[in-house]
Order: sequence, then C-alpha cells, then structure tokens
Amino acid sequence: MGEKRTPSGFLLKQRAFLKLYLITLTEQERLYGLKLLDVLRQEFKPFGYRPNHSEVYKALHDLIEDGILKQVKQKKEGMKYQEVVYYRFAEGGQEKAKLYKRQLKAELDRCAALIRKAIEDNFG
Amino acid sequence: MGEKRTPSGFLLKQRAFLKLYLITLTEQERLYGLKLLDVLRQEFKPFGYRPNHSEVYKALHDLIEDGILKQVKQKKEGMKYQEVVYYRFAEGGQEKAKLYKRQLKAELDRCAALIRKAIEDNFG
DNA sequence: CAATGAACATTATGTTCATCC
DNA sequence: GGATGAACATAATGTTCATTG
Repeated sequence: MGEKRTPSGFLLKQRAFLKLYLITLTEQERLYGLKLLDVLRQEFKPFGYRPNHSEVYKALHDLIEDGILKQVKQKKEGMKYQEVVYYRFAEGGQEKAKLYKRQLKAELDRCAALIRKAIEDNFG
Repeated sequence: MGEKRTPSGFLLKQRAFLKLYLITLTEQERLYGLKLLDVLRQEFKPFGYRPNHSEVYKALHDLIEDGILKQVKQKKEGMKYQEVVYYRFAEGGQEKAKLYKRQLKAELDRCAALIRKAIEDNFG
C-alpha cells in the first residue's frame, strides 16, 4: 500500500508547461478554452507537440484552484447565445502568477541545462 | 473502453533518456545495474534529477528487448561469490544502437528548441 | 455543432517486496 | 547487505462521453 510519491526530478510536466503559457496568454489577450487550445496547437505545431483539450482545461482549472485565474462567462463575440468561459486574473492573482512564473523560469532553465548536458555527454 | 494512445509529443520520456545514457555508458565502461545507477545519480545530482533503480533496470531490459544489449553474468571484481550482471552489445546491437542514438539526438534537439521557445515566449 | 467538463482508460514512473548470493 | 527483478501503487495524461446553449 503506497504512500506519497517523490518525483525523481526529471523534466518538467506538461501540465506545468501549459499553465505557464496560459498565464502569459491571459496577460495578453482574452481567450476562452478551445481558442487557447487552437493558439497553442498552432504555436507548437512546428515542434511536433499537439496538446489535447483536456490537458488545457485541467491546466486552467488548476490555475483557478491556485487562486491565479478566475472565470468570466460571457457571450462569444458576435454570437447572441453561445456563452463561453473567458479567463482573467483573480484578486491577488497577478502576484501569484508572477511567483509561479519565476519558479517555472528556474525549472525551464534546469531542463534546458539537463538536455544540453545529455547532448554533450552522448554526442559531444 | 480505450484503445491505443497517441502521444501528444511533449518532452521526451525518462525511459528513453536513460536508454540513451546506458548505451553510451556501455560504449565506454563495463558496469552493472546498480553501479550504472550510481554513476547516473552522480552525473545528474547538480541538476536535481535522481533516477531510481527500477527505472534503470527497466531501461536496461528495454534495450535487451530492442536487441541492442545483452547480459553478461560475471563475478564482481575481487568478489568471489557475488555475481552481477554486466552489459555489452548484442550481435548487431551496435548498429541498432547507432540508429537509436540518431533518433534520440533529433528528439533532444526538438526538446531543446521547445524549451528555448517557452523561455522566449514567456520571459522574452 | 462548438464549448465545457467529467468520467474513464492507459501509460509512465515511483515504492515495496522477494530472492539470491 | 548488495544486487536483481517483479509486483504493486500512484501520478500524469490521453480518449470518450454527457450536457448545454
């Protein structure tokens, strides 16, 4: 009967990666779930990475639980009836977002270094 | 009732990463499981990555199934009775290893680019 | 049918147990 | 106790289904 698991500290998880992007996108434009998915897929297409809709929704829900984002249900542009869920920063969310991004920056740097090392060690 | 899963193409998996290192280490020195684990932990310690013994064994077993490595059971240096499992290339394994490494090189480059992009997009 | 979300399924990986010198 | 491996358990994430407008 297992207890909590301690991560081995390999590369960062997809969820965290998406949360980072979703914060940054929220700083920039007002978008809703599936649109965010579209944008991300476009961005990552040249890199062979195609996130799925569930991961994006879970990342968004995570950010809400973290107190970083909040939902704003609104009629879709132009549409009369289609209501979609936009996101903006929660009260105090900006600060928490800044903190999260700082952590992720360190994490990305770490991963970059690990990968660089692997390239050197195995192909240098 | 789920079918096969298609990977989203995010970062490379720990297993593949370890297999790459185990091939390279096999090219260099003759080591057995737990020693390989030691070496890897030492290497990655500064990067906050600490693989566990099961992952290393599974990676080695994978490489055997791939026809890349084979086991050589031998008495441990100096020890009279302690028998350990060393690894060397299987027949034709060198070629397959070369192929695998080529794939992993591409994969590592892709991951490096993805991470670099994330740093630019979110902190640039 | 687009959008959201939950339920469900599987894979990746971490932890514990068994066995053998 | 070191070494190997399998069994077991959980976490991460992909796929399908339900609901709503």
